[in-house]
Formats: sequence, structure tokens, C-alpha cells
Amino acid sequence: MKLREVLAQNLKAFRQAQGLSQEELAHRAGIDRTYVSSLERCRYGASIDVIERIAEVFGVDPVDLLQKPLA
Amino acid sequence: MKLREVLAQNLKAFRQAQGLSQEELAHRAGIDRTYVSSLERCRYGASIDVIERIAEVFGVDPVDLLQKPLA
DNA sequence: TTGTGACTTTTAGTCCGTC
DNA sequence: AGACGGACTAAAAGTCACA
Repeated sequence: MKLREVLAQNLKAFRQAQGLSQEELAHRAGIDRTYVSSLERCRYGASIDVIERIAEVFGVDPVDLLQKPLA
Repeated sequence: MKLREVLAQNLKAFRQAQGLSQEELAHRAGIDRTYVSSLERCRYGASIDVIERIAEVFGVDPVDLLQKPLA
């Protein structure tokens, strides 16, 4: 499984776990709403800068967004 | 500390620990020689695709390249 | 609320060097 | 062996309208 796919899944999972819409997350992270959508759809492979900013919004370590689910 | 700085430090540390030159690492990861140098100097923030490929060369989890030193 | 196509701007990443 | 730069190309970052 590609790392960008892991990111996409974790991104969606963290976002929904915190009850945020794509739009709310985008606003708080200072990025575009459609870009969040693109990341969750694996349209792009994100840069580490974007990963870092999103992790800040979630209040987690950036590493957590790239960690494969144990299952 | 910025995530791209963490990557830069870990990249250099892993590379030297395995006794690889920048050029050898670049060749094995299928990226450019000067780009490895650039990453270690924080000239760029890498994409997750590049991080993944470099981690494969080192034989480690991509997450390990982004983990801050415990010290 | 989210997905998508078309688009422009910025940056990643390459290739050529010199020091 | 590696730092560093200029110039270039591919891809990401970011915006918008519309379904």
C-alpha cells in the first residue's frame, strides 16, 4: 500500500473522528476545501509541509497521519 | 522545529549510518544527486512519494524518517 | 457536504555546472 | 565526497464554478 493512500485514509479517519467537515478542516489548516478533498481522494501526494499543518489542526504528531493501521 | 528539518537530519543520519554517499543513495532511490543534497540542506520540502522511496532504500518505515530524535 | 474539471501560481525535482 | 547555484520541466498548491 502506497504511503499517499495511508495518508488519505488517516486524514479522513482523523477528520471524521473529530467531527470536522472538509471545509472546517481546510479553514483551520489554511488550505483550500477542494484540496482536502483531493488529498482524501489520492489526487495528489502531499508535501511534508501540508502534512505538518494538518497534523497541527488535529493536535497529533505528523507521524500519526502516515502510520498504517495495525489491522 | 519544522518537519522538513527533522527529515533533513534523519536523512543524513540514516545515510551515514549505512555508509552511503549522497550519490549512491540518489541512484538507489531513483532520484537526482543534487536533490539529496538539497533535502539535507532543507532547500525543499519533500513529497511523501520521495520519502517512501528513500525509506525503502534504507529498509526502514517511512515514519522513521520523520520521527524526531528522542533526545 | 463533497467530488471534479479546468485553470494559474508556486514549488518539487532534474540537469548542467563550479567551488 | 558534498555544498551551492542557475535554469529548466513536472507536479503540487491553491482557486473557482458547477454538479
